[in-house]
Amino acid sequence: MSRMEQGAHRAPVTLHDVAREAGVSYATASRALNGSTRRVRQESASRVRAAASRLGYTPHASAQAIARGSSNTAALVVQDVVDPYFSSIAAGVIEAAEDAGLIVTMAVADRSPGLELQIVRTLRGHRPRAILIVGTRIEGADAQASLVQELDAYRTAGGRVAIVSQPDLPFPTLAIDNYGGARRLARALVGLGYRRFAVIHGDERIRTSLDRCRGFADGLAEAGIAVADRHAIRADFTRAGGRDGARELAGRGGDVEAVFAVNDVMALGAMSALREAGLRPGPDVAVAGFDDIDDARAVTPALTSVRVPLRDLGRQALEVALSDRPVDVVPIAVEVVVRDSTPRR
Amino acid sequence: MSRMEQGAHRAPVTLHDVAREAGVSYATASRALNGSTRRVRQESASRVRAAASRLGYTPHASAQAIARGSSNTAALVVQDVVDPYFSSIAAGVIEAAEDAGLIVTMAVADRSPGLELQIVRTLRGHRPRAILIVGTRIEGADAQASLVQELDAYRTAGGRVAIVSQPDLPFPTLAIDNYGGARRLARALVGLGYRRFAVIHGDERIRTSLDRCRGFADGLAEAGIAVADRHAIRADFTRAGGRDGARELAGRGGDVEAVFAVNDVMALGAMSALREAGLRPGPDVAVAGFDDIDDARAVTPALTSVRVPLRDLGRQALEVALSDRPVDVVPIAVEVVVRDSTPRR
DNA sequence: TTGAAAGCGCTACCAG
DNA sequence: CTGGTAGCGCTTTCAA
Repeated sequence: MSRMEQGAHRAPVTLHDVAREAGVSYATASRALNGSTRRVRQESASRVRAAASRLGYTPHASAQAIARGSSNTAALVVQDVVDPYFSSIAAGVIEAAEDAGLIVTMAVADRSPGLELQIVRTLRGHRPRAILIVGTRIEGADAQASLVQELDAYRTAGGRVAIVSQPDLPFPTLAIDNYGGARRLARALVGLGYRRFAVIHGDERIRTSLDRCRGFADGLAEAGIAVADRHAIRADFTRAGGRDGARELAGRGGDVEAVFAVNDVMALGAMSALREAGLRPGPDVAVAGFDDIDDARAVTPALTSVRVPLRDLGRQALEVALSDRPVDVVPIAVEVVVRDSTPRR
Repeated sequence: MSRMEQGAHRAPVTLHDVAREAGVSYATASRALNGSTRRVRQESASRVRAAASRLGYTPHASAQAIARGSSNTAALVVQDVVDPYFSSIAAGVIEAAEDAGLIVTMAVADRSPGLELQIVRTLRGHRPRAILIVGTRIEGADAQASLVQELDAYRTAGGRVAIVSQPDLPFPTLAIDNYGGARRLARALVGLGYRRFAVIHGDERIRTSLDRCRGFADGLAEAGIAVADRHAIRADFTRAGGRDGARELAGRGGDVEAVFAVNDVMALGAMSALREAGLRPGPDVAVAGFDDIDDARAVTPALTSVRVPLRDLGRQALEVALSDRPVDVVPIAVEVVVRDSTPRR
């Protein structure tokens, strides 16, 4: 057989075929294969199973969904699959889904609220057991309002929703302690002897970025330290953004001792830029990030960061959504992790 | 309304409701909303659409799938979502799916052939338009054979299949030129003046790893160079693996001028380990990888690699699967990209 | 324990 | 152009 043959050949085998092959009724076949607990004789059951495997039968998930009134999928919306922040969370969601016997449908909103809305609409059509939304920005209220409306309609029809890290939506939310983590990070850095800081942050409409900035600033303020305006740089929320931000920083001069990038990928980008500029990350300029993605530990010098249990967060998101217990906000604790990129000074 | 309310409330709105609300028949409503091209009067159509949006109606994808006999999903199996190799390909698949009006269901096989088989079985149940499998290892023939059988049954029932980078399965395959790329990389490095090499590779049952090793070895052989046994190190196919491999290498001593890691994440890990050992990647020991993930460009020194158009590969995989044109193997060309991690010597 | 049959929400064919 | 209606593949009463 050639690998090229792509046309439809035989008609797909249905439960009907299996029943006939096994010599039992349609209903019995159904019960034996997928029905609730043993209400069918051992022997019939095994005959049916044998027939099914002989024929290569796979239950038609859509048919089951429609007959049962509920599907076995969970829907996940992320902003970017390649970014380890999102993909780590996705990994957790997929893991949990597998445990729950669900398969996940995944869509990428590309940080566009408009696209996100459209995606949710499409996803809704599949009547997933739950819709999980990870990290949208806070944005022009229109798309936001429509999104809420859409999700609300979904939930009214029995759907479950959970949101990760977007604290202002009226749905169960897993809220990462962005503010507190950044604040404690600031304290830790001050404790290590740093006094002159720069911050590389994202668009201020990105709530996550904003919260981390504020937390950091407040943490410094406790020690009477402030970040000079020219040392607060706005950049893309990506690795390239971090690199550009640090380049700009290097260009502006001023004796910065430590730079805080509001997430790890930006921090990693910043480290690269510093090196390009002839500065050793760590010894010459300290660098800290946020999220504690896998790479943070793997890079040299290892990156000081704030650990967010991303994978577990993904798991929890699904569990929370599926849970019958009423849930409002699930606070996600974070933890400062000091590594070599911020040596004692 | 509290964000906590998760119980089912109203019955989901169906096409029936929309029809009634719009004062037209069921059939007309169907045509107006999803049917083929304008066979319905303008006015009725807009009335129906208005009713639909007023009621918050979303067509039930499963019902549509079952009635039409074909779903609007594509299934994707990867080995690991967090690894940028896979997530970049996934990004391409999702992009293409969006263009084709499909949503993608994604599962993670965790580099386990057994799990992969089970996943394909489950996925099959959703009757996706296509099943895409990315990068399984060549392994004990049993799981492999079952997988082929499963996919074959799927295809017999009209499903489409495409495989990325696993050249021995009887399905349309996107074959990355692992051998050729590595071979040309070797030549390039020799051209830059390197003579003493080490290789960090993965399990030899991973075909990709094997092909890259062979290509590299053959490329060196052209210049009469060989890699000493103690300079060929086997490690995990991950960043941590690369780091461990390089540590071991550093421990073994011997004056290695350049190390080739069979993929970029391993190479990045190796760079870290070298730095830990007090060696500067680039000036002291050259490092090269394979894949050209985003990080390869972003890191410092930028990593010499072999560019694989991952995202585009993902796009193509879906297109190939969906195509009616018979396809056998689609060769994916790769390109050596020399950067600062392998300076002229 | 089993079979018959009534749906599930939607599409598509067949008459009007 | 529109309305009726027969399925699509499966689950789940209801009787037997």
